[in-house]
Amino acid sequence: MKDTSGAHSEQLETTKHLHQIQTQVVTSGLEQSDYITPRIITACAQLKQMTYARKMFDKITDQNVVSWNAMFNGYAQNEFHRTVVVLFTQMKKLDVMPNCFTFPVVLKSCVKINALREGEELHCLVLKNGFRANIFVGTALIELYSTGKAIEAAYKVFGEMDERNVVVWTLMINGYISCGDIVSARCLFELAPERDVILWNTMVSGYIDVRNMIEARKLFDQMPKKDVISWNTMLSGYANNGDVEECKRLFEEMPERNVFSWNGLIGGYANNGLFFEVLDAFKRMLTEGRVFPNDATIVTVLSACTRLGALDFGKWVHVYAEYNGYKGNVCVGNALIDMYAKCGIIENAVDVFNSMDTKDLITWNTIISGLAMHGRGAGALSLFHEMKNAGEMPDGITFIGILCACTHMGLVEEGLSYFQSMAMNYSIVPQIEHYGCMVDLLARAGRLAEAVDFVKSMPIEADAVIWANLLGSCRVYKNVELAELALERLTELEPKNPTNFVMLSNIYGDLGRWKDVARIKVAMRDTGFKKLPGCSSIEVNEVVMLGCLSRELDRKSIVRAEANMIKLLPQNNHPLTFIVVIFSTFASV
DNA sequence: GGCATTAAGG
Repeated sequence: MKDTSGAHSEQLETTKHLHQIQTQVVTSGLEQSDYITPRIITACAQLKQMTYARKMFDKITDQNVVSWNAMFNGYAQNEFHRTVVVLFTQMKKLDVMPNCFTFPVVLKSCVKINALREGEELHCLVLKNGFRANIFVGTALIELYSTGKAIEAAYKVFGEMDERNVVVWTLMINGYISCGDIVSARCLFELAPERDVILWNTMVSGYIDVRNMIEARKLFDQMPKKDVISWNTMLSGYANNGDVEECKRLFEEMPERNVFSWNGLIGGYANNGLFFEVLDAFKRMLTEGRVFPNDATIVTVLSACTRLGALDFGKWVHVYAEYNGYKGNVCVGNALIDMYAKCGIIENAVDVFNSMDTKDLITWNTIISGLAMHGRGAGALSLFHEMKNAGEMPDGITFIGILCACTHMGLVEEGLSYFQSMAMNYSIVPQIEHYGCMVDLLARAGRLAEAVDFVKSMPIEADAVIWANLLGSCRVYKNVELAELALERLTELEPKNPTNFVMLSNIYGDLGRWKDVARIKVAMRDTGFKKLPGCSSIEVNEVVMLGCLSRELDRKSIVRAEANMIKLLPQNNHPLTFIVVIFSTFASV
């Protein structure tokens, strides 16, 4: 908070200075100066004052190419890439000749907005105006074609270049990597006349992308010189390929660590479900105090809190984040909304949502599904309309939240109509998840026969999740015939999952059909797989507890829960620390 | 000018 407002007043100060300079420029008659104007535009851009820059620019009667370039650069710096491309069209209309600085920046903006066609037009202009030999222009063209999946065109530009430096080689190799063609990438890598550390890192990262950790490691070990990015690339490579041990080892081994190293380790734990370790590593980071967390760290830690139900820790991170100026960060805000919603404090989630100045699609999706999950369907639906008024286009995930809201409120007809509007009004093709929501909507409202009809009419084959949910509703509404049908499908789809048998067995049990219960137990034994007790954790009085969703309590779970609690709160002497909460079978469903 | 981390769903 402090930092943000500090930066804000600083900016006001600078803007004031800019106005003073501007006044002087006007009074001294230098307004039309080819030398001064581009410099002022650049200054505005750095202050994120592009509207002001535009005003200045529009006042000039005869803009030269340098001023145009300053405008392109300014818009590009402030991420207004679409504007760059549009502005370039205007420049062409005015017959101003682009120079060698114009093409790279405009081409880069084309890359950013995926405007391959506009980029191709620029390529024609490059050839017409004789900038083909310029290495910066060539570089930008290679980038354009390799990100636009036109790798042959990129290679053509590469092949026709008079001189190629290591940057050009890197981009070309990276182009092959992003097309998934690691073999061609490697061939070029071997042919490159010069290999610096960035090129090596690119190649290592390419192997990691295709999950070839062996080859990545071989190259990593061969590198003549490693920088912190080389270590971080390898480290997060292991983390994302499930090898947490190796990731940890590299982390301890590396000569120098920055925030990416910590985020790699923390993210590695998070991706592999080791959420307690996420919190541990974060604490260690703060204790060591050499490297400060950034927004990515905060987001990952918050999502670990979410998964653990560690509300108090999450609250602490919230305070930490605000105190350190992450308040304006959209990702942090989104992670906070999700954390509060999933940890049961929907009011706090709503507060965070309302306090956010900038919201994105994920912000809306998170709060909508948060409200829906809390049974506040009406709130979810009204935010959906607010979202559209704010100009945010819903996507498939928005509709999952919406359909979930309808399900919780029993609004079957509304749900059906939202489902239809997806494709009709938003051109979103429903995915299996959406069909799943619809089956749920009907089934939970007790309209089981319609739910089954819906499954039969779906253009996609129903998956195990759909049948399992249907089976769940069959228990609620005591519909044995449909339950048997659902189990039949489920055993085809996932014959090894004992949970499904347990569900049907429970249904028989509810109806007192003990012979059938016994039959199912035998069938289940025949699969050879035993159902593990489901576990979840919840934080009570600053203690994260592990709850078992099963009446059977296995010793391993208790030991694991205790170990995790000690790790999480080593200084905690609270008597509740060692209590394991056992929910009865369906207490939390 | 080229290489690394983050948030949402049945």
